[in-house]
Amino acid sequence: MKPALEHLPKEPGHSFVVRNFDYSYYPTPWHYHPEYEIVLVTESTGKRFIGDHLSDFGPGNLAFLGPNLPHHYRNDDRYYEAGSVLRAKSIVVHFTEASLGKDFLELPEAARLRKLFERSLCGLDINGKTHRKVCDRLHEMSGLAGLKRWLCLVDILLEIAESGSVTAITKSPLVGYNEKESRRLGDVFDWIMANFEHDIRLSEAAAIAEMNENAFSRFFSLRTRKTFSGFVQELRLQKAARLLIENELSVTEVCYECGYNNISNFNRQFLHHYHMNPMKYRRTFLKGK
DNA sequence: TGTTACAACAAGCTCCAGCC
DNA sequence: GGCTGGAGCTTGTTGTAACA
Repeated sequence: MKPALEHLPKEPGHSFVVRNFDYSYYPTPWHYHPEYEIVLVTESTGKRFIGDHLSDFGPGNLAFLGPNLPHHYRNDDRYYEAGSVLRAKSIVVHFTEASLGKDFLELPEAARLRKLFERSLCGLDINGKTHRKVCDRLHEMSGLAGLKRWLCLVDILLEIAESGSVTAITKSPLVGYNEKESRRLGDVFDWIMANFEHDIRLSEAAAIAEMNENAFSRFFSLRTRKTFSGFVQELRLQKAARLLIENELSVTEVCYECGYNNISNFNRQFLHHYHMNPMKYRRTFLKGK
């Protein structure tokens, strides 16, 4: 899928951007940019698409994304309802290698940062003690200016580079291509997110993308490294797992709530994805509580 | 209520041609 | 050369029915 190219405007006197966002929901479509990005979700929940990766996010979710890695944070449906008082807040830092200074990365002392930047092409989740430290520094950074802000960025990068609590988000780098493709894919994502609980077809998605079915299938697989049906299934099974844990609905009810029309198919897919059937999944989770 | 086997069909893949 | 669409074949998904 191809995200839109997006830049945050720089502030005068700064070589990189720090923003505290506060929206009713995150408005940014599927997009990419040449800057590195550190993003901390401080309020709101939803699903995040990063490269070919799909998962839930919530407050505290912290990621470091390399340049041109396509991504999209989409809030839960309740954020889009009229009259919703929910807020979507985050702290976002955008910077380039040039923000660190000409030839900075050529220094022998910067070897770890060079390695970190290479790893960030797959996107990095930041956890453990590093997570707490980086969160604190990001909150602090918002109130800093000038060289202190710059030193804070370097400190954060060093903290991440030396951490053992950092994991790759995607298996291999995936970069954005052009704005037309990005918008096309973004439109399809939005449509899937709004409709995956119902019967949806590749042909409908192809129509939204204004493509022939074959071309769309190839395009979707190429850009997301997932088949269209595989992508929809992943969304449905993630919802099913959540319903099994959070509700007392029967497995059959969960099955229909998630867009499946057939309990046998649902069981089979669930077993394949989670390596256990829905009942066992629920029992395992409840026992662990 | 959940699981499994099987047949039908939709989706995916590959090759090729046409267009820009 | 790259992108798109058509055709045909393969593969995967789904629904039905039977059974535990």
